[in-house]
Amino acid sequence: MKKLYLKDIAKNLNVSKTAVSLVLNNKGDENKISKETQERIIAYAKKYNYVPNQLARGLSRGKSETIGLIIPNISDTFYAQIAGFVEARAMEMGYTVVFSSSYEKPEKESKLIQSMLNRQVDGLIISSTQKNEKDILRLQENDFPFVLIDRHYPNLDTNYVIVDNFGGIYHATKHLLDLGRKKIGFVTIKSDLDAMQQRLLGYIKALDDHGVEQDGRFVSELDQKTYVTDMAEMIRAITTPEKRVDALLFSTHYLAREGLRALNELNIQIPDEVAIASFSEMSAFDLVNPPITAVIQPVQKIGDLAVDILVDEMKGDHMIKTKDKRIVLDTNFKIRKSCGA
Amino acid sequence: MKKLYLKDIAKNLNVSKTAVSLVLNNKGDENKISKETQERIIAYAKKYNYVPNQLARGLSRGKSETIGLIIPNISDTFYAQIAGFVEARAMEMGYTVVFSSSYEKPEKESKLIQSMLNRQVDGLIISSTQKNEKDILRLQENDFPFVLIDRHYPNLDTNYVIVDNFGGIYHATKHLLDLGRKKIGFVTIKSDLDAMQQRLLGYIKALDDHGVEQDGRFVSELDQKTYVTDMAEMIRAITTPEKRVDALLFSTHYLAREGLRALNELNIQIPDEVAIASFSEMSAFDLVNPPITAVIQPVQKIGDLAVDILVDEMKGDHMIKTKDKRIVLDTNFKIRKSCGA
DNA sequence: CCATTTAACTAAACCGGTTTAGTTATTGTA
DNA sequence: TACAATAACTAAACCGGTTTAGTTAAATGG
Repeated sequence: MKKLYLKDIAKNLNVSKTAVSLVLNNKGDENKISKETQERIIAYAKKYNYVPNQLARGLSRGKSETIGLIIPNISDTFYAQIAGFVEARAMEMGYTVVFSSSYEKPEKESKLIQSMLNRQVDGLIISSTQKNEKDILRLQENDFPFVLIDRHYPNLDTNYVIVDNFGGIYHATKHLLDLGRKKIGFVTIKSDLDAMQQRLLGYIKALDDHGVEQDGRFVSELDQKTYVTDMAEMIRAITTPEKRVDALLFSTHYLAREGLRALNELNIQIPDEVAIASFSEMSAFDLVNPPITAVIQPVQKIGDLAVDILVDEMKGDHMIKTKDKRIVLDTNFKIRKSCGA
Repeated sequence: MKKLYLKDIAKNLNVSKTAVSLVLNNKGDENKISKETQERIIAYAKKYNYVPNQLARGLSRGKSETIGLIIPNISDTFYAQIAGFVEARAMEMGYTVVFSSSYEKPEKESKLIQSMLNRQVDGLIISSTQKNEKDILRLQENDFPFVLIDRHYPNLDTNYVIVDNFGGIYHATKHLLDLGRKKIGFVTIKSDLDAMQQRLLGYIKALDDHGVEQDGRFVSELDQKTYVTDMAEMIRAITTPEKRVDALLFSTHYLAREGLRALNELNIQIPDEVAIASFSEMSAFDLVNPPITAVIQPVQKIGDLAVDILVDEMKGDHMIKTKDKRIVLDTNFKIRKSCGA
């Protein structure tokens, strides 16, 4: 079964490649190809199941109908979910998705962007390490369509779809305060990511607004690489009788997971001794012991909107560029047993 | 900043496109391009950061350096993990990965295969719905490189990388029996997947080998679409005083998750009243209440091997095809509290 | 009835690379 | 000294589509 090419159809129907190409691209009418010829071509193509070579088409059209997705880590449930929605939406719109994980390494991210551009993707969706301003700027200077998700560059004017990190954590903190917790610790990852900064700020603002003084606050920043092992020690340190916290907020889901593990190992009762809550969740947070209260991110919306904005951008005349789209989505708050509500 | 093309380099250095192409593809020596010219070309390309258009290169070479990954669902942690390893390994080998989810629909899978072929992927890694024999056969007839993962077609001679489903569940069942459980229920999904059949068979064989009679067995097959809601009722039914099971084996991780949820809601003590274990796990199985004993699949090995075999296949001369590679990987067994060990 | 349109089509250039089949000048050999 | 071999290149075809700029014959218009 050998492959059927445009020229084969042309030859077999005694018409030109041009005619076949035009008709199969729905440009038959505007190019005055007779109804009859159009039908012959379409029938033949359907009968022998003709499908164009996308590389050839991409090369001559200057576009590949492909979008690139660069995320920190596809194995992380949060990004895996986003990837799922991005792919589904992209497919609806006729695009294929190529993806790669940057593993939080700016140089890797930089290489991936370059490599995807070589592959002629028509647009990019990036959840950046946020240490790659120059690549992002370059994309922008070249009017290359892209959308940042989950993480954005606060001082750059780009399209983005992020969540209200500040508001989400503010809500969670307030909730703990309202339940009477006075000494709330905040466990986060050492990171320059704006999202992480915002979460920290939201926590602080909530404490300030409720008049919680300096000694009611404990911020622990763990190292990305060693947090799993460091967690237990850190928790032990802030649960000593002197500076005992009565609640812990985790800035992200995997920290909450390890925190829970450590608390359980230390036999600290949740929520009686220490209440906990997490920003972002994992699929089993409702089944762990105890179920964890969490700020929930609208993953589907992030994925769908990113694609919608990008497609818009890719279709749009680059010269008459519509203004950047910046979207900050609200989070949800799911109350479970771990906060003692 | 306009893009630099091969012909620009040629023009600026007063050499032919041919020379530039050959040199940049490391074919300078064998084509007797002088050392000096080679150096000039390489220096220029590096200086102005030349990168070839992959569509053009792909079109003329007849290959795209891209591999397609088709899985049931990228949002599922098992497949997300595999995707991560596949992508990482593929990148090491110089390949880009495009992926799509089939959501267990054979027609969707069929379309995806076709669409990826149009995009000129050089090879495919497929976790099939296993209801698509004709597409798989077609790939095979055309000597198109592909590897099946996680699910294979038992009656087709293809490359595959799967796990020992039978052995894994046999081990788990035996473990429960050895702990003194006599009435072990098996909860699975209504499915023709060979993997699922093997798990059922492994369970039955283990019971047979240990002389457990008919009334010590309960197999419940839930519907893929409604298992979440059906789970509670089913569990209630098999925990009635008359046919009370003292252990439950779940054929896959999401069933175990829902099963645990249902058991907890019904206030059935695990493992005292009913011990449970799962085939395949999720990242929080060690944190749920109680932690779940599980058969663990070697996700990294699956991903790595699939890529290795595929790359081999893609490089290999199709005419001198090496024999199919069929790999059945051993599972691990992680004992936690839920089985009462 | 001749000049213009228009309908219906096509040849050839093009996209940006790779590759085949030469070409030219120099060196080696009989 | 003539002829083959070799070194160092290049022109042009090719990959499989899309698109521009025509061409031809019939229909319309003044």
